[in-house]
Amino acid sequence: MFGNVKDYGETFQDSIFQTRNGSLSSTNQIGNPVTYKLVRVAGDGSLVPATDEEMLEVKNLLEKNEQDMPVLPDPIQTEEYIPDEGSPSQFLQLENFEGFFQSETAGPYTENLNSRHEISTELSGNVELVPSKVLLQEPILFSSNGCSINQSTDVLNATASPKEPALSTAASKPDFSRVPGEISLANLSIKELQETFRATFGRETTSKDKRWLKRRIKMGLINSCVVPTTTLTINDSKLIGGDQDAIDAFSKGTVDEETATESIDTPASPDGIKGHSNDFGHSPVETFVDHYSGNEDFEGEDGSAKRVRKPTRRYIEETNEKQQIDGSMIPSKDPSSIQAVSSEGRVVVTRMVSLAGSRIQVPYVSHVRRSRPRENIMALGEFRSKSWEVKAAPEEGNLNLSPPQLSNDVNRVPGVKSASRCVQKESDKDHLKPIFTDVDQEMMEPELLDSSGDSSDDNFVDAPITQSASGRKLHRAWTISEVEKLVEGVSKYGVGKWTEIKKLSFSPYTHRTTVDLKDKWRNLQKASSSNRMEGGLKKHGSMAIPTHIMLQVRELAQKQSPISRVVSKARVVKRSRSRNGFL
DNA sequence: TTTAGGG
DNA sequence: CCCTAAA
Repeated sequence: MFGNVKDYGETFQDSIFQTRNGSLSSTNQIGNPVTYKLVRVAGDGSLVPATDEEMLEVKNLLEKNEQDMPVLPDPIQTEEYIPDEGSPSQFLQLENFEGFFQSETAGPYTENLNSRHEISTELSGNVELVPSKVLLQEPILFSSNGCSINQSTDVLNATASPKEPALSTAASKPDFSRVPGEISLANLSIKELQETFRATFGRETTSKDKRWLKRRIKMGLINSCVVPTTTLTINDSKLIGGDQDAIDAFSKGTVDEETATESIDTPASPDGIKGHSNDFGHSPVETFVDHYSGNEDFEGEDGSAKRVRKPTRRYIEETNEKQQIDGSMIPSKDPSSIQAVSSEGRVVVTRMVSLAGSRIQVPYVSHVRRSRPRENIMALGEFRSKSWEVKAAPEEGNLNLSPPQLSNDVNRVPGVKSASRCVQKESDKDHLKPIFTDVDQEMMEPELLDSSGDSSDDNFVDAPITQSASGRKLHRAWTISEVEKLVEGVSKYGVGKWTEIKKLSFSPYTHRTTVDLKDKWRNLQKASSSNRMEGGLKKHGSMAIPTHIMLQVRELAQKQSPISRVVSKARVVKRSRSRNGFL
C-alpha cells in the first residue's frame, strides 16, 4: 500500500493532513479494509507522505478525540451510503472528492480538532481522504466518482482485506495497531478470492487461478482508485500482502520515498501463465502497477482502469544510484532474478530487489561501475526501438552482443576505433564545408587516434546505447587537438561565436556541442588566468595543456572582455590566420 | 536557436 | 556536462 511519493516537502509550507486509518471515520469496524494513508497535501495538490511526527500527531489527535467525543455513525459505513453534501459530517462525500483534490486552498492545519465534525469540515478544505474500502462495497459508485480524482493528485494506495467484507457497523475506537496488515489475499481460498473479485469488480468470475485472481483484485482496487496524475509524485503503488515488516518499515518511515519500488512490470496475461508471473507466487509484495498500460489485462476487466505513467529514465537512473548508496535496497545478486519482460513492444530487463523485506522488480541496472558511470540496460529498449542508420561497418557485429558486453569499456579501448568513419549525422547535414577534412585531421591530429573522443562518437554501436541509457552525454575528455582547434576557432571567429566555431572547426566532431565548446573555453580561460599550471598544480585527471595554448587562451580571453572587441577580433583573426598558414 | 552563466 | 534565463 505504500506508494512512494516523491518528497516535495520543502516546497510546501502548508501542513495538511490526511488521516490514515479508517478510524477517522467514526466507526471503525473490525477488519475494516479501509486504510487511509496519512499524507500532506501540497500546494499544487500533490501529496506528500506524512512524516513520523505527523503521523504521531494525528494519532494523538484522534485518540484524544475519541475520549471526548461521541461516536457518530459512519457515513459511508453502509452499502446504502448516499452522498450527502448537506451534512458536514459527511467527510467522505465521494462527489466532493474531485473538488477536494482540485482545491487550491490549503488552509493551515487545525491543531485542535475537537470533533469529527471539525475533521469533516477541515476535510472539505484541505484534507483528502480516499477510502479504499468503498472499493469493495461500492465499486461502481466509487470508481465513477471518487476515483475520478486524477490530475494533480497523487494517489493513495488502498489496501483491502477481502476477509472483511466491511459489513461490521459496530463503532469502535480507533485502533492504530491494526492499521497495517489489512491485506492478506495470499491466504485466501479460491472461493474467497472469487468473492472478493466479485466485490471488487461487481461481477462473477469463474477463474480458479489464485494468482490471477489476486492480481486482478489488486489491480482492480488500485487502478480504479489509484490514478496516476500529471504531477505524478507517486512512484509506486502496490499492495502489501500481509507483510508486516514492510508495513512497519513504512510506518517508521524507513522506506525511502525515493527508493525505487517501481516496477517495470507487465502484468501477466489473464490466464496468469504468461511471462514471469510466476515470480509473484511467493512474493509477499506484488507490484502490479502497469507502467506501460499497453496490456489488455485489466483494462478489459473494467474500463475504468487508468494508466500509470512510466517512470522517467532519469528517475530510474537516479533511483538506482541511490540504492547503491544508501543500501536501503539490497539488490538481488541472484542472476535468476533478472529477467526480461516485454511491454509496449519493448523489452525491459528487470531484476528483483529487496525492499523492506519485500521483493519487487525494478529495471535492471548494472551495479558494476565500469569506466563509464551509469549504464542502464533500459537502453536496450531504446536501442531497439530506434532506427539507427547503421551503415555497414565491421563493428556492426557488436550489435549482437548482449547488453553487458556493450559496456563502455569497449569504446574506451583504443583499438576499437572505427576503421570506417561514419557519415555525418543529420545534424551536420547543412554544415558548411569543414575547413579541416578528415584527411587533414588524421594527419594533423594523430593523437585523435588514441583519444576515445574522436571517432567513437560515430560509433553507432556503443555510444548511442550508453548515452541514451544514462540520458546524459558520456564524458569525453578533451584532447589536445580539440583544445587547439577550439583555441584556433576562438581566435578566428571570436569568443562567443560558438556556433561558427563548431560549424567551421568542429564539424568532424559530431559530439562537442556549442555548449561544450563554450564550457571548455570557460575552463581553459579559468585555467589560463587563475593559476600558472607550471608548478604541478595541474589537476590530476586532466591532461597537461601545453603552455603555449594556455598563453593563447589568455591572450584571447584578455582581448575579448575589455573594450574594443571589434578591433581585437580583427587582429586576432589576422594573426591566427597567418599563424596557421591560411590566407 | 544561440549565448551566457550557474549548478 | 546539465539546465535555464535571455536575447
